[in-house]
Amino acid sequence: MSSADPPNASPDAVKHSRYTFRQLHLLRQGSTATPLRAIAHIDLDAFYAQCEMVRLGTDRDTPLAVRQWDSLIAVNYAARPSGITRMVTTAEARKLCPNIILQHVATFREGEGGRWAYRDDSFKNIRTDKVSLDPYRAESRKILKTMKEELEQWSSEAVDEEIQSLTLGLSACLEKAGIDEVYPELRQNLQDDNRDAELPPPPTTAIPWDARDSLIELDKHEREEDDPDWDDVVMQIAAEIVRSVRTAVWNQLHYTCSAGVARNKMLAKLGSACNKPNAQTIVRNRAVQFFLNGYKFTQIRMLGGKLGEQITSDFGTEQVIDLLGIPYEQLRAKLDDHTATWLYGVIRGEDRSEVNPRTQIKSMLSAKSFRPSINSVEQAEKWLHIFAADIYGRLVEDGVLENRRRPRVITLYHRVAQSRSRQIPIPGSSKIDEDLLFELAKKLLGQVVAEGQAWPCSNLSLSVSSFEDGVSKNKAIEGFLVRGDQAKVISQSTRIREIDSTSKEALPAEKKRRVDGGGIKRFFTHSPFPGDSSSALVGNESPQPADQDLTNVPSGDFEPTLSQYTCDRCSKVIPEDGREEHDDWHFAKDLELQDRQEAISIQQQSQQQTPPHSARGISTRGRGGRGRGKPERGQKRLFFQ
DNA sequence: GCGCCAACT
DNA sequence: GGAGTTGGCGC
Repeated sequence: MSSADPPNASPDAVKHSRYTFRQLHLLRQGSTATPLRAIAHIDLDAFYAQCEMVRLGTDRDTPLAVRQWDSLIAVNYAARPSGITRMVTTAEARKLCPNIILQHVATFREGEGGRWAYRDDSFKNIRTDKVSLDPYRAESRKILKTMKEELEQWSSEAVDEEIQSLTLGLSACLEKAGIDEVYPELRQNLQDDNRDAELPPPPTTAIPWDARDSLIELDKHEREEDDPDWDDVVMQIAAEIVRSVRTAVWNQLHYTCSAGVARNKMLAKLGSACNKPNAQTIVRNRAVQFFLNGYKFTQIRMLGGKLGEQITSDFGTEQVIDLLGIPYEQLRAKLDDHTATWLYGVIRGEDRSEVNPRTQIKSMLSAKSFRPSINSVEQAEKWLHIFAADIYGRLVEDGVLENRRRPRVITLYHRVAQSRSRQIPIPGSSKIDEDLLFELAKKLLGQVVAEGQAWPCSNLSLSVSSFEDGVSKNKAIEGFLVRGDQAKVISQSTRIREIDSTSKEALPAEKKRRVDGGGIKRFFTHSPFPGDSSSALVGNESPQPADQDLTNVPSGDFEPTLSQYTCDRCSKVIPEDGREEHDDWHFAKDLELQDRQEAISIQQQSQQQTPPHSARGISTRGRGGRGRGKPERGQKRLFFQ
């Protein structure tokens, strides 16, 4: 908490914010360019270790590490004071901490198909077992779901996510979370000529930071006593949202995580690592340079590898602060233009990279390294069976059975001296199953062997990639086409994702708000402003006219309730109050697919006489459409209940 | 299409 | 540091 009582509240009433209406407007649009943007990076603490703690029901202060053969791949925070790190062997770990739990990862075993299991003897079976990370993927999905649900309490915007570390795009979310409801002075309708006017100062002289947040100290020439500006307000709201997400993950699933909140991804990421475990760190804009000065630039994203090494040798330092003294021209003398420009900005806290709004996996790989190497096709094919089973299982989770998604390419990697890879298309007409994957892998192996020098092989892996979306049932397209007017508009747009988010604008305003008594509201007494949130700050520069029309998508009979339902199209469990937007998502997807299928069928008809939907699509073959938690991969059910 | 790099546990 | 994954970029 900064000191509460400001010297003189406001003798100087003409003071302005450093920010303009335009910049606030950019925030609303999710622009990466506005200094009012806030990004959070949420990172699970020693994730694999926590998964095992939850699964085994051990408590916070029982030392535990996750073992893979004779090494450790994750060490929980209770074990770290003993000096245990990931670089320690299991024997050393036991010596350092006799009571540590060393839990081996789950494995697949030769001859047991695609079923992984936790086994007491897996560490002795490096020759026949293959590591499975499925349990962690499953936990990861649960956590992501919890985070999303919590964020939906704050906003109707889509959540952007990564897998184990989660970057949340909060800019639009923040705005929706109430900034222009709590601060009506920002709701002024603007003409073109005053978008560059300064904002009024925020109606406060101290930000109500949560005492549990770690605030990075301000830059040298900044003072805590100075009045805050809108960027500080935005950060505080972001911090509050992040805290609620972290709390939800803890309450519902018992995972702790750490978070960084800052104006961009790079700073948020660095911030999230500052106070681990289980804490959040705020890097205010006025604290950025002080924050970065203490770092080696090799800790900044993209500089951890060869590029960082090269820069270190070019300039004889690893310190950000030393690099700050080097003029741009000298950076450019050693680095290519793009890199020099990026580096110059990044050490000054500038990073405009976007949060990628993506959740779907792009490839799946199953791999094994051999020590000792293997020397025959027979040996290799045993592993191909395991790889095929592993990948197939994951494809099922991803919705191949329901034709939700399917990969188009399969690749075999093979290493003797150097690594090589061979890939072939997965025939679009075929049903993907374990056998097909195995047969394709075998064919690829055949190619590799035919080229010679295939043995001794030290590494083999199989992956599928180039996923495409499919449909599960037919009903949707016609059903949704009743909304014919919108259909015309949408089908002309090529960017489905924009449709996805803008269509949500039509949701009722009540849903977007959650201003509880304790948070922002306690400080500012203006009452919320229900209703037309869409008109407030939207200027004249809307870039996608087609999208604007989508705000007319009818919102139908929206019923606020806390219950959930299972989408009959994709089997996802959706909170009831997210039904509308979920349906809209399918609607947009269907149109996209329809367009594509039309294109394909036209193409096909002109080439040969193949009926458009003959081969694949639409079938719900298999276990009567039960999407998840199928008994044959049922071990999952036993753990993590 | 393939190789390479970076990141993470 | 090794093993197992994922994603992105460049040619």
